[in-house]
Amino acid sequence: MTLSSAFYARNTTAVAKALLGKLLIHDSPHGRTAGIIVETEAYLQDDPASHSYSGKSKRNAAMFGKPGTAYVYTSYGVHRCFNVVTNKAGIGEAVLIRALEPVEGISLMQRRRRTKDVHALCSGPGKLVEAMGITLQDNGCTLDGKLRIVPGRRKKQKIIACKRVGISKNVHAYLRYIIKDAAFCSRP
DNA sequence: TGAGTGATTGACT
DNA sequence: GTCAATCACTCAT
Repeated sequence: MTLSSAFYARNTTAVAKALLGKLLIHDSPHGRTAGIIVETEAYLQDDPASHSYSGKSKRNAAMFGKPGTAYVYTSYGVHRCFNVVTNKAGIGEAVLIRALEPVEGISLMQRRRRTKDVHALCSGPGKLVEAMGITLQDNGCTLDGKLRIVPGRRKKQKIIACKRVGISKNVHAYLRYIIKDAAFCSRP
């Protein structure tokens, strides 16, 4: 079962924390890959570091779409990042999925990523997109089809909020969330 | 119409 | 630790 739209329609920081421990699944023609979300970041509409800060554009239009849809964008011309759109339609907010713990389809991930190092498969936003086989075609798709998020089986998890990384604006905001002791987070 | 910038990664020193 | 790769967007001519 997938998460309801009410799950995503809350404020973005709450969704960012709630997504930790959930299972991201992608059924591709090559097989299924899945991983537990261990690291997220919240991007708010009034946040200078967010793509939606300076209004809607062709690139970030999906961010303003319905909650529970995917926002995939190209970064640095080379990599892609995967976000989950949150809050109400028309509000440009989303949660960036930064890292996963691989649980299914690991051999397929290894082929896609061209490495056998399990820790290198999904320990970063660009990496997990490639490992999961997510493409720009998935931009704007709802997360209840081939690509979906389901409740995880992880029982206990300690969540840590910390400063975001890799950005130059509003770096002091504590909008990055990780599961404590997760071995798959994107930066030490 | 053109320069500047970035929610990154991987290869190299 | 440093740096290039390379695309979509923004901002300035």
